[in-house]
Amino acid sequence: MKTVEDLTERFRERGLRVTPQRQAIFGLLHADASHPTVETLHERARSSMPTISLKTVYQTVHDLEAMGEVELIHLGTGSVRVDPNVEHAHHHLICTVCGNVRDVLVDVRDLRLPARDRRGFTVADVEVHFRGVCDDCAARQLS
Amino acid sequence: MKTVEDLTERFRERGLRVTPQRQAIFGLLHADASHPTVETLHERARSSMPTISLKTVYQTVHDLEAMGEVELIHLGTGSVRVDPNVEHAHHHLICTVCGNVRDVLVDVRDLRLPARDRRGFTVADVEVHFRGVCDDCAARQLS
DNA sequence: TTAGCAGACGACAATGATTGTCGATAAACT
DNA sequence: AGTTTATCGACAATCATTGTCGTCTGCTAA
Ligand SMILES: [Mn+2]
Ligand SMILES: [Mn+2]
Ligand SMILES: [Zn+2]
Ligand SMILES: [Zn+2]
Repeated sequence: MKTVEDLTERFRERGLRVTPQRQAIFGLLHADASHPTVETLHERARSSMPTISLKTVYQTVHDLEAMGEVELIHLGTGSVRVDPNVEHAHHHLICTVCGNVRDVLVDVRDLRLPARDRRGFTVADVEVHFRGVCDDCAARQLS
Repeated sequence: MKTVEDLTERFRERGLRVTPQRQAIFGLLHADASHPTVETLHERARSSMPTISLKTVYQTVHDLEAMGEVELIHLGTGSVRVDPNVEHAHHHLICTVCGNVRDVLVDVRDLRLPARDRRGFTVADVEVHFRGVCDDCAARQLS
């Protein structure tokens, strides 16, 4: 993900205003690999900016998504995850117990549908979800 | 998916009662490839049974899921889809405009993560979502 | 520098999907 | 037929997300 300065620039180019709230979110997302929910981002933002509203966080991540600077992904964990890693095509490993998400770099270029399977459709992209249980959760389940 | 008669039998074995509402749902799901939402199933059920409640449909699909007779899948379309095809491992092609879902039979047995990518995790299964636009929606977008 | 405005802010209410509650009812077993 | 007990369906509650709206504030042009 781009730096706070680069995103500030891009927002201005688009005619969007740059506010302290937005910059706080830019900073939280830069180089974050945790795939946070919007709610989680909001909690983190509040630790340095107690009055920022959840609505503002939603608005900003949607603006970032419209500009292609983040992806909002649905992994079946109940709420959307914010993924700032848009530079490298990748997939996800999801813990079905705690919801933690990790990037996997599996190359699925050859995962293309045979023509007969995609007739009637124009396929735009492929998403692979590996589901399992992380070691922490596996250990915790021995109780 | 099993027949209405087989499911009736399986429900009784489990100590679950078989009601006309449940049998109506069994009938709707048998050999249905449309991946309906619970709401859609409810609408269809109401055409022959006007008083059936949405709650009852949720309850029944959850019972079916617990018995392994259907899968409830999250495809990022806003609501859960009911998939009665549990006999054959398969994946999905999703129209991002209208939400229609189609089965694809791509064999991804060889889509295994290299050890370094799955350290710290026990991977249980893999789900592949092909996203695109169906021909109907593509045609409609020329307006 | 300042004025003016488009756009963002945050409080709050609304939505849509799903789940919980509970008295009335009906299936299954005797 | 009577008893037990799970299901039914009306209604309210919950959770994630979005809409409304009056106030406030970056940004820009004078
Ligand atoms: Mn990612
Ligand atoms: Mn399917
Ligand atoms: Zn975990
Ligand atoms: Zn479509």
